[in-house]
Amino acid sequence: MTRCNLRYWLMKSEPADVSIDDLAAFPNQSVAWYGVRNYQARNFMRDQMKINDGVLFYHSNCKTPGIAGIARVASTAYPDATQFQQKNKYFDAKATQEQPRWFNVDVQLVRKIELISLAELRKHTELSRMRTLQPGNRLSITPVDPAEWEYITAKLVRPHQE
DNA sequence: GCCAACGTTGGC
DNA sequence: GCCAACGTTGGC
Repeated sequence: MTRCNLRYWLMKSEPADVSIDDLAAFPNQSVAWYGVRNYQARNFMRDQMKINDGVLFYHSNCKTPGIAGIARVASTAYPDATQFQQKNKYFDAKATQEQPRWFNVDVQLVRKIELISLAELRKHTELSRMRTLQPGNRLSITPVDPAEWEYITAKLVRPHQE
């Protein structure tokens, strides 16, 4: 059965926090994308993400930022557990079990790739409209056009070499 | 570590 | 509901 309504996303993670290798350490499991505390990014997860949506796993705030792997959405959104944990840095006193404020999906690594650096992405005019490449953009989750996804996966992705 | 850009907060 | 102050993001 073919589903044609899948979407594509770019999701940023600081490798010092959760890196591609952390994700790869759970080859057949999914990891909760907890800790998003931005309403736009939350809404993308809560309202639009579906299982099997494509994900570009992006390393941010590090020496060489860029796309480090391909992943997939592995669950629909559910309340982010960390908002209820008082000692967690993502604790939110205004969130309740009855009215959670923050949601997350689960993400599963599909494959690690040779890093496609931000500098490399900027060289391709086909990608010049990517949301994450726009000046001033800080959103940790952004939609990716199907054409952009196709271009990146067909032309830029290389298998990871050890 | 700097700093520009942006989102959120809270006083009024 | 305005907007200044503040905190965060993230490339460099």
